[in-house]
Amino acid sequence: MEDCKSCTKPGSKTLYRLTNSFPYLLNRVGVQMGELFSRRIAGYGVTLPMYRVMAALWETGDQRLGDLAAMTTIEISTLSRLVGEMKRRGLVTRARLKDNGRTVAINLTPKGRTLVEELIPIAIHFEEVAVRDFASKNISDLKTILAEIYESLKSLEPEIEEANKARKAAKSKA
Amino acid sequence: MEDCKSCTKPGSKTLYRLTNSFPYLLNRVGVQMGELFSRRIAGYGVTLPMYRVMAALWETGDQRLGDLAAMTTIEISTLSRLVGEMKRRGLVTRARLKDNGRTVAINLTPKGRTLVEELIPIAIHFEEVAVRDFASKNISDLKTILAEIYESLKSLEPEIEEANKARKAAKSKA
DNA sequence: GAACAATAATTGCATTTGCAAATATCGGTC
DNA sequence: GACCGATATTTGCAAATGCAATTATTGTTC
Repeated sequence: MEDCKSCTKPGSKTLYRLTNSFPYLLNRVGVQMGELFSRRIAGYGVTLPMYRVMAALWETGDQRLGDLAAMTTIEISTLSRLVGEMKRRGLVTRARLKDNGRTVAINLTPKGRTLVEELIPIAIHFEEVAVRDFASKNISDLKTILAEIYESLKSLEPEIEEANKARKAAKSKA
Repeated sequence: MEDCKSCTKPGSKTLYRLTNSFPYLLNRVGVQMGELFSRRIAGYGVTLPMYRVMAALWETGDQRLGDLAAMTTIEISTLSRLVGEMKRRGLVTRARLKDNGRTVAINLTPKGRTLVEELIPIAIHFEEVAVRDFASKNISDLKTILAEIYESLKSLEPEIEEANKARKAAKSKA
């Protein structure tokens, strides 16, 4: 077998193709799914972040802004402005709580609810197309796998902080 | 079984949880992977888009800007500016071709090559952590599945254009 | 009940990105 | 060899985003 000039370290055989690594692939596929879905729903006047907010509200009922930020993993300052825009479009309500004026409650309007329900068939269709070819392949539940991967990724967070701290320390010494 | 108030249409049982749909999950997992990886490599002075560019160059050698845009699916105007920044940081070279002054050739510098090779173990580690629990589960090749899903997604593109066109037409009539 | 810490949301600001328009170069045609 | 369409890249501009600072409200302590 011939060495691959680009993918080797000196003296070794082909090692690893970064663009075929699992992290790279998973990221690309996930981002691409988001972009396609985004384009598909654009005609409904909804962006992907708006869709995510509506989906969360649809499933859980009204939420405080901070909780909504946690559920959707949308940064709270971004979400604050996004909800403002969604309110302007009549998709959600936003109101300070009477018993605690610090917090703001967000809820779907009937219009928002109707809209998100219109989008369900699209999600189902995308799901169908994406995993169509695995129905026959005994991949029992790819969704479960993804959910588990999402959990696994959490164990990387402390590692990342530590690694960055270590690198910073090493650098400041140099 | 009790109805789920949030997840039903009137009169029906629990239908579908958008946040547990395959498109939603795949997107979230993929984006999260990217964010974590991005944070992990930040200490090396590299952003995720820069990493993607370096990975592509590392595997294929020098490229014209347009080809690099196609390979990485980074919009060419974004890539143009990104490469400018990477050149300033000494990671890549950028030079107009002598035989065709329209095109620009991008290449890794030794510094860029060294840097991307430093990041390989991180990618391997992330891969390890993410799929650790499936080694025992007879999921022979999750990467292949993802690559196939990426291909499946392509079939959505013409649909999307058509659906948007149809919606536009319906709206202008109304 | 005034002062101060804690919690929740918003705003300011700089960066990144995508689309569209502008620029630069090439290849062919008369 | 000047003109024109095609190709390749860059630039202008507006929108989205994250972090940090600010504002608003509540709870606690003396």
